[in-house]
Amino acid sequence: MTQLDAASPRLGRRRDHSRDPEILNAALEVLAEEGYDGMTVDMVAARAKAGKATLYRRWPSKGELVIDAVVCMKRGDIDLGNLPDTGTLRGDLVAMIKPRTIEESERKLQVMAGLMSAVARSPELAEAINRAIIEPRAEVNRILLRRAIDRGEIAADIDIETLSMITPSMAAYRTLVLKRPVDREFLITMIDNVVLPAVGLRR
Amino acid sequence: MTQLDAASPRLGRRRDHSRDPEILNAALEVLAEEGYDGMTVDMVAARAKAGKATLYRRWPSKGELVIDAVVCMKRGDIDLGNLPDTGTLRGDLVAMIKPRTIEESERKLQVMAGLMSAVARSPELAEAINRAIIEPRAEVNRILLRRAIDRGEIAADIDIETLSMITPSMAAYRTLVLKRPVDREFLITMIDNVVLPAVGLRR
DNA sequence: CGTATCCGAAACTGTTGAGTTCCGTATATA
DNA sequence: TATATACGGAACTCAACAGTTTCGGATACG
Repeated sequence: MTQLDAASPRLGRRRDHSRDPEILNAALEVLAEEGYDGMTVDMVAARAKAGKATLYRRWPSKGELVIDAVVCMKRGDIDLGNLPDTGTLRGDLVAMIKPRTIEESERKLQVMAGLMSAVARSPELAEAINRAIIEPRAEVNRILLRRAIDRGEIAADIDIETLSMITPSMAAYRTLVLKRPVDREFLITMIDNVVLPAVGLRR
Repeated sequence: MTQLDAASPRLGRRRDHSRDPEILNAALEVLAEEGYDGMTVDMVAARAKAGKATLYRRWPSKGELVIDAVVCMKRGDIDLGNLPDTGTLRGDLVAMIKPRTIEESERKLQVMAGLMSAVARSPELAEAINRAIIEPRAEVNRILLRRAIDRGEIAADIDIETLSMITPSMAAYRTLVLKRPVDREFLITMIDNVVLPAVGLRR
């Protein structure tokens, strides 16, 4: 981006944003560990090995930095265009449980825990969290449930909207409130003891 | 309590704690509105029409005050010894939905949202929250499910532990994350579209 | 009525952290 | 090599807040 910016050649090198990822990632780490109010800009700068002034050259305030960090967290988690297709609902749901996904998901929930109290004061932040953390997980379940309906595996009148939120909410509750790990065993239990029975499979 | 404290008559009137409820209640209100870090001791004092010094005469720190407020929040919500007994699981679950209960429950969740980020730094607080907010709700459901098993309404091998947490987690998620109201309609949907199907009733 | 005690209010202290400024250095361009 | 720019780092300002102290007034008790 640096040398391609022909629009203003006079300014020598323009701000290149090349260190944004490190900084935003450092912000997420501190957020997960300390929460929004426990996080200081100095902590983020130190962890990213950047000067505090550098952060303020890019973001006007701590709040904007945090929102940007949450927004940029989306990627790396789930590829919506390449979901498993095993032929059964259970197969699809279980196939979504990968160590990589679990790890990423737990990290997101930790960040969310840290942001919880700040959310009340910033609708913008609430929106960013919903878009980056909540919605993607529910969307996957919606798609898998819809496919199961299409192939006639489950009844067409089940409540997709509600059922697609069971796993995300139970996982959030488990991390935020119960402080217990969202591991493979937990997720399998949710699938076999709640979701599948609720759509009429098994039992 | 004042005049009954015969153990130390020499001290004139002892500290009587008569204003504790107002103060603790003010603390809960501010917590729900501002969160732990947004709450200042001055705010609590002002709302309780008390002097800040009075608060510090009773509690050694802001943290202790908050923990005490959460611990004393228990009462008023649910009477565990007097649960509805309608003869069916659905009847019992629906009978638990009372405006008073909903209101109290939503308030508790607001307080919890405000405490979320502070919880990470204080295991004592986490324990208090679990005892005062989380556990009571799950306990009710456990009892109702166990009774349904005893009367043969549902299978004996259902996962009580998991199923009793569905409504509390979905409610928490809805308040904390989705910022939508936990009303009667929502709770009925949870019962009819998730819990009952999952235990093998209906569908 | 005098005295002891607790109260609310307000002034005060010390610390922490957001946001700013400054400076010496590294780097890219020419 | 000379110049311009952004960088990391550190020192700074300023406001907010936890916790303390002080004081004048209310209230109970003898």
